[in-house]
Amino acid sequence: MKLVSIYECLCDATRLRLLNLLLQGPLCVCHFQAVLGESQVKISKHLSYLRARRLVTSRREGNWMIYALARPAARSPELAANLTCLRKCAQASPPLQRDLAQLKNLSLACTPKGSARTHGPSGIFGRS
Amino acid sequence: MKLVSIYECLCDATRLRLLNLLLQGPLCVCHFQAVLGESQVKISKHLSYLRARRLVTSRREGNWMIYALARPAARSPELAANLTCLRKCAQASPPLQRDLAQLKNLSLACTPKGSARTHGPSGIFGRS
DNA sequence: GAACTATATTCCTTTTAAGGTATATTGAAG
DNA sequence: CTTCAATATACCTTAAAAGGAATATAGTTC
Repeated sequence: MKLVSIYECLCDATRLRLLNLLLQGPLCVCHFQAVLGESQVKISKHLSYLRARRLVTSRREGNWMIYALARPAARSPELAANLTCLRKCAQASPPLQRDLAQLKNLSLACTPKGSARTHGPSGIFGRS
Repeated sequence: MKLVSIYECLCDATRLRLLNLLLQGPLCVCHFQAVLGESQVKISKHLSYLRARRLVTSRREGNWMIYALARPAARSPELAANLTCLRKCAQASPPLQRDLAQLKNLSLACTPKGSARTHGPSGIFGRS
C-alpha cells in the first residue's frame, strides 16, 4: 500500500476516531455508533473505506459485524509505523481520549435502544 | 494544530514529495520544480498550503523563495512525531528516494533554463 | 416463512480539493 | 524607469469526497 493512501485513511476526523477506538481492540458497529454519535451510514461507509484499504478486517457474529485492526503481521512497515505514531498522538488528543472514556462506559455487549441486554456479540473486549 | 490537519497535509502525493525533500534542508522553489517536474502553479500552491498550516516557513532571498520545515521548536509533538515517522517511511519509498537522488544531482544553486550559473540563492544546502 | 435487528449499499446532492490559465507581485538588472 | 526572472494569487473548471434518504442484505427469532 502506498504511503499516501495511508495518510488518506487518516485524514478524516471520523476515520481517526474509528481507528483510535480500534487501537483498543475489536469492536462491533453498534459500539462505534454509541461512542461517536454519528449516523449508521456514515460509520458504515468509513469502516468500508478502511476495510477496502486493508487497515481493518471484519467478521460477522450473528447480526453484528466485528471490526478489528489488521493483524500486526498483515501490516506494512509504513502502516505499522503510522499506527504507532497515531497511538502516541491520540494520547495527547482530548477528543480522542474522550472517545476512549466513552467506550469504557459502554456495556460490554450491544444493548441497542436502551433495552435490557438479552444477547450480543461475545468476546469483543479483552483481546487487543 | 489538530491531528487531522496534519494528516490532511500529508495525504497528497505532491505535498509528500515536497516535505520529503524539505526533510533534507531548506530549498528554493526552483529546486522543487526541477525535481518534481510539476508546474510552477501546482508547486507554489502546495507550498502555500503547507505554509498556511505552519508546516513550512519561507523567506525571500533575492528573486528566490526559500522554503524550510518549521523549526523543531515550532513543531507540536504531533507534528514532530509524524515528521519522524515520515522520514522513516520515506526511506522505504522508491519514488521518494528517487526524488532525493534527483536533488543531489542538481547544481547547488538555481540555474534555470540550463543557462550557465551566474547567481542564485546562497547557502541553501548544508544547513538542515 | 414473517417480522425484526444490525449492517451494507445504492443513488443522489452538496462540499471540498485539485489543477489549469491568466495575471499580479516583488525584487534584480540594466 | 523599463524589462526580466521567480514566485504568488485570482478565477475558473473539473474531479473527488462526504453525507443523507431510501433500500437491500443477512442473520435471528418466533
